Amino acid sequence: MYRTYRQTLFESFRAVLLEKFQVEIPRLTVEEPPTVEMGDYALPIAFELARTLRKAPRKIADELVGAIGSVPGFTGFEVAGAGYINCRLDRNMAAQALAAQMESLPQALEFILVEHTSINPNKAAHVGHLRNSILGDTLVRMLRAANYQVGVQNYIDNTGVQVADVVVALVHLQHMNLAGVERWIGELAARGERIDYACWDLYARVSQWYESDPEQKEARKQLRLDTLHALEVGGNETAAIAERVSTAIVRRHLQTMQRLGIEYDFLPRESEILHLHFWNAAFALMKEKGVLYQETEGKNAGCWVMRRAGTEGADGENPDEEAKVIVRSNGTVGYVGKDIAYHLWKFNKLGLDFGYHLFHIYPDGDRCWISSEHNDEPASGLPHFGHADAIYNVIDARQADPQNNVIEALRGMGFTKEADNYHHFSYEMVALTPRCAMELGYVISEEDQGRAYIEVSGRKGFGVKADDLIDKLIASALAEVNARHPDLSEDERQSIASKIAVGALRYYMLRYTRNTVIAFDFQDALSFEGETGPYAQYAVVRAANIFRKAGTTAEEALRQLDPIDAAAYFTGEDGDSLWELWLLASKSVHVLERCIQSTEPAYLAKYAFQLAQQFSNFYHRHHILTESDPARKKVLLATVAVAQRELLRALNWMGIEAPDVM
RNA sequence: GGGCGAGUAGCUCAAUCGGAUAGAGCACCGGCCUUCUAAGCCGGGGGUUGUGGGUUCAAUUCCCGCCUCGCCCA
Repeated sequence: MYRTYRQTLFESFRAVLLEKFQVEIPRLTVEEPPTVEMGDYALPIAFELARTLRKAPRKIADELVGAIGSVPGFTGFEVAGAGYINCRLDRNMAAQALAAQMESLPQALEFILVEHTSINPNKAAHVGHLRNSILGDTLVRMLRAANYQVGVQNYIDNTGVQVADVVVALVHLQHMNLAGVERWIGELAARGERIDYACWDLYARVSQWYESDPEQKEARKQLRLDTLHALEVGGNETAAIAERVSTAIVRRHLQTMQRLGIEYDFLPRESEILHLHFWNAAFALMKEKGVLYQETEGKNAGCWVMRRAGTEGADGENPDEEAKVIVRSNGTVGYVGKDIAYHLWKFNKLGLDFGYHLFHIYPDGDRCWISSEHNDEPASGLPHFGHADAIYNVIDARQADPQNNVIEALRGMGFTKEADNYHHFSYEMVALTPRCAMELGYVISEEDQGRAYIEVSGRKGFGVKADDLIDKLIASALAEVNARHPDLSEDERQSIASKIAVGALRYYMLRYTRNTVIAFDFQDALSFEGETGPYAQYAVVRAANIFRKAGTTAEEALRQLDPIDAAAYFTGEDGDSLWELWLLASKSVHVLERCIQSTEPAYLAKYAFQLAQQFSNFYHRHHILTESDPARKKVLLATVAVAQRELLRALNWMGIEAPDVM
């Protein structure tokens, strides 16, 4: 309701400003008064107009308040401080409206592609990947809640150097051929071991092996390049090994993410981008549009290059030494070139499509497709993803440069709208505190011990694996659940512990704003108290307990408010505090909209916490079941219902479920 | 060398397009379990927002210089 009344304010004040001062405002700055007694919205508009109108803010505010008349839903407007206009809602009317229906956003028409996770399929997922996936999945949930059509992609770099490294380890350190790899995978499965964990160690070993013998160093690097080349070309045993191993690891990543409620619609792979010749089409298009040219002199002679964003470019005499090399002089295409082709596909500008193969069906029936050189039988209902109106790429801040290169390439080709709707959803990395690293048994140098955090490194095998962390969270939650609810069945306790673990982890990853480096520490991540997911879940459970003991439901409690004039219960000091909870509960959709506009899910996390906190305060302040005034009891029960409903919505947008008991 | 980000309470973080008394959590101190679950609530201490200037009714927020740290690029 908060958002709806905010629009009403905007319309009313826009009309008055136009009529009285002949001023057109594009938007209305809306703030919150310091306390709820002072009002529900605060407008600093008089300050903003003071200069142009050459009048004291206080005087402008007085005139506006005098002219505004009555606004539906509002009981009054007051000038406060040096010129704020404080606006009061009709509390009973707003509460009735909130009880009667959930606020929602208007239907959107755009199709949005969100890409997240995109872990190299050569090792287990770690905490850094968790931040990516949780941010991405939350964005998806928020966009869907805002009525957008959303496709979720997880890009698989299955022909890259990281996969090549694991293949080198298997073939040259473990001396396996394809049959040997098949056997090895079977043995791992039989022992119940995770292949992504096994490859985590292999990857660290081979990275060390490249460097370990100075005499062999060149030969080993060459081996690595040859392996990479074999993967890119395909149709050989080396590529078959890579395909077998990387696909098994992708399945593991899907399982890990499914534990957190994260699903994908499509897994586009680099191998198809190569084999379906996306680059050739992009190359032709880029030459045609004039963003690529072949350098004839200087250090980049013979390369196909593109002007780098923010630079002058070639001046006609000297070569543009700052230009980005897209095709090297030996004819090989760099990462950015392939990425440009891929993004032309996303916006339906390439004229080519992937083949689609059904890869996985989730328990809820949702389908996950993977790219293929050939389509499945059309009877299975083939999807189509490459027609985005807007895209969000959830990629860490270190990749800002290459992302901007792709955006500028699109812009340079005249795809201005597409470039504008290309969002690099950037976030800072997850690092480990030195204490955490030492707890894990890593040797940390004196110098590193003095740092606030240490960057994780897959190459060094340095990091916290996602499944280990989830296991640890579940174990910790389960110990607590066992102590509190020994009467429940094993399955029930396990299910509760799992929800608490997911709540704790997802909240932890969302509570930091995107450009904050998270210094990961088990103590913080395993906390279930204070500003955490379980704190918010606990508030939901307490609300549920009240309805259970009262012998009613949240829905019924909301219906029971209708015949009551609640105005009397919203007056005085007690009434203010009650109203404050209603007001906060009414802001969920406004917060959702703000999160999407600013691509910042942390606001939602903060909101859910504040709502839970205010509910907990209310819970201690009012004992509902023993309330003797029947009308007041109904108002209190409706308060619980609204707070619980909006808290559940906010948690749901973050992918956090509340257990029935905890 | 260039680009991006950061510096706020003992610690970890917030602070909407520049707005009223800079807020939370953790930690610490003191209260509250015979009540709808204490994974909770109430109260307390704790700040020259890295630093020096500038812009204005108003600066943690915008501009310039400097210091420190991180990341990316050559």
